[in-house]
Amino acid sequence: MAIDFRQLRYFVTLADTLHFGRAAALLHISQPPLSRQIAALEEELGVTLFKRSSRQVELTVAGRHFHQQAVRIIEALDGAVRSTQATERGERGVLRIGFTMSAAWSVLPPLIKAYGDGAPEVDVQLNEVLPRELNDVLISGKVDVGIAFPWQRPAGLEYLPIHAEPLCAVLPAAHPLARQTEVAVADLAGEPFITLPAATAPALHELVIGCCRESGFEPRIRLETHLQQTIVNLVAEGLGVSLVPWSMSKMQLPGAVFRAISVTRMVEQGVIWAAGNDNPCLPHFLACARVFGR
Amino acid sequence: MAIDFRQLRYFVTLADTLHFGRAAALLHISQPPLSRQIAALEEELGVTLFKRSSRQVELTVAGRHFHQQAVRIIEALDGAVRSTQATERGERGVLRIGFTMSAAWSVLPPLIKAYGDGAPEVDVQLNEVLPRELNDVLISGKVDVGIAFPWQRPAGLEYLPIHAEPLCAVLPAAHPLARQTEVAVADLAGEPFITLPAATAPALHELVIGCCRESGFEPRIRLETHLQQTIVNLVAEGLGVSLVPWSMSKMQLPGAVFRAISVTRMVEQGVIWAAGNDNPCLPHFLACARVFGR
DNA sequence: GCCATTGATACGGATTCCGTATTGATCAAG
DNA sequence: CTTGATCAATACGGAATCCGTATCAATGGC
Repeated sequence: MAIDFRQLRYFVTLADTLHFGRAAALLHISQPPLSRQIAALEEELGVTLFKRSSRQVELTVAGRHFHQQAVRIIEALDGAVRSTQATERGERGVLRIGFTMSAAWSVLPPLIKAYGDGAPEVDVQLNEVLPRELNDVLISGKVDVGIAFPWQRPAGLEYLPIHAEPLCAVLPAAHPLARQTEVAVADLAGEPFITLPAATAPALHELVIGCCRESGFEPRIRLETHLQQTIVNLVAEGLGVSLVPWSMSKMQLPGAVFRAISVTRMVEQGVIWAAGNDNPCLPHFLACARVFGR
Repeated sequence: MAIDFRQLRYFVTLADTLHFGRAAALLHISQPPLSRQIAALEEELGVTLFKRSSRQVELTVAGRHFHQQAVRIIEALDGAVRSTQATERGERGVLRIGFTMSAAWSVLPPLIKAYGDGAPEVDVQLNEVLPRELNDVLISGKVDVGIAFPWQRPAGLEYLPIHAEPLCAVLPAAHPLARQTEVAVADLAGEPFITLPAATAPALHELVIGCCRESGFEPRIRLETHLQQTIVNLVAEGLGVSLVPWSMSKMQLPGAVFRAISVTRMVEQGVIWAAGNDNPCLPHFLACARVFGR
């Protein structure tokens, strides 16, 4: 099949004008090549597309049908070119984001909104991952970019911090310490702690434990749960205390109060991506993150 | 835009094999032209489609997208070629048939079925027309072929008879003549007649009137109606008698009986078409009609 | 460090394709 | 009936394109 896009364009123009001379002028060629290309097209198709007399040209029934098809195909090519160029510019495509729950409570929503406003044609796929899984899914390419509190960044992964917030204490409302506006971490010694498991959220776990140790005590861990929301819920039920990122205070529960603590411990959120990731959507997303970080 | 179908096919093959040498072999060309065409395609698109090292080739994200599009476009061209060829062979398309009520009661159903079985892809559009309108809609091209009892065939219209049936009498069941198996037309003299208007069905009207006149009487026309079914209905109600094509006896009404008449008057049904009609579906339909006529 | 593999480049020959000029057919006007 | 105008098809020469052979350059395995 040696049919050429040029022949399709010639054919469509001729079918629209039904005049070899005028069609050739529209195509910026002379009339003989148009005659020849149309003849070649008919030859290759094995179908007579035009009924010609030396006085007038008209489409056959098959020609009318081929006209519709040719227009469709030319438009499909045009659309394919445009969308492919848009894909390379990162204006369309798929961007898979892996995020942790702590990110979901802080930077994720505004960052996604800022990016989505600037790249409305991109299909943003959000996948929650456990903090310890993030590096793996980035390296294996299951997601393009992660938003999390980073932990043990292996070679090949890039990192850009965009947000930091202090750790704060979350206490049952009825707890005596809840009357203070700021809590000394040392005063939490002996309190039952509710924490995230080290295996799932190593960075946050270590930050909390380290914070306690530097205040001179080893926290007594009463409960472990995978979700920070659950920590706050359990605190509200009076089952213990915890140290959580300040953004968790967005949870408004009658039984739980959030208090600043005596030492500043920052929980950092940033974007993490594989250096070799060639998703064209990524640069724009990183640019958004960079802007967002200031 | 000088993109060529050849470039699309080269691209798809390369995207499938990810190896210039093997792709070139599959395409029955040598490797250099493949490299050049791919480079030209990337140049025209302004998009890098492959990430090449001298050891391995892989698609970029934009290249994967263009691959899908290219496959779609190539398939669309292939489908367009096939369907255009089928259109010229008359295997698909639209065939508009204008038929009269008398045809609908006799030849239309089996003829449409025979044609439709042999050309299942053709969209057969059935339009009822009044007998006097048929020639006009054929000449103006509103329908491709007519099925009717022909009347005053003008130049440019072709005709092929396919069916003939005798005229018969339709009488109220209680009528004295209904006791006979055959009715002498002359015996109907004086009976109130129900006929089709001459203006709408000139051929049938003239056949009925002529039949009476040759039997020596001028029929007394009591009622005129556009539909033969209505004639039979009115006869069943005892409002009069009529002469109708034998196929009308398919109407089983308790109050009406059909009887052979003493003279043979044939009602002919045939197909009529404009000599210049170039609908490729027409020849096959006419062939069906010819077979059907025997 | 050598060699095999693989994609890109150089160059010559063949093909394709375009444009100018011309032909042939048809229709309208005198 | 003849002549001229119009329009698509054909003839032909020159230019551009494209392919294939040969070669180069880069990479990775042994």
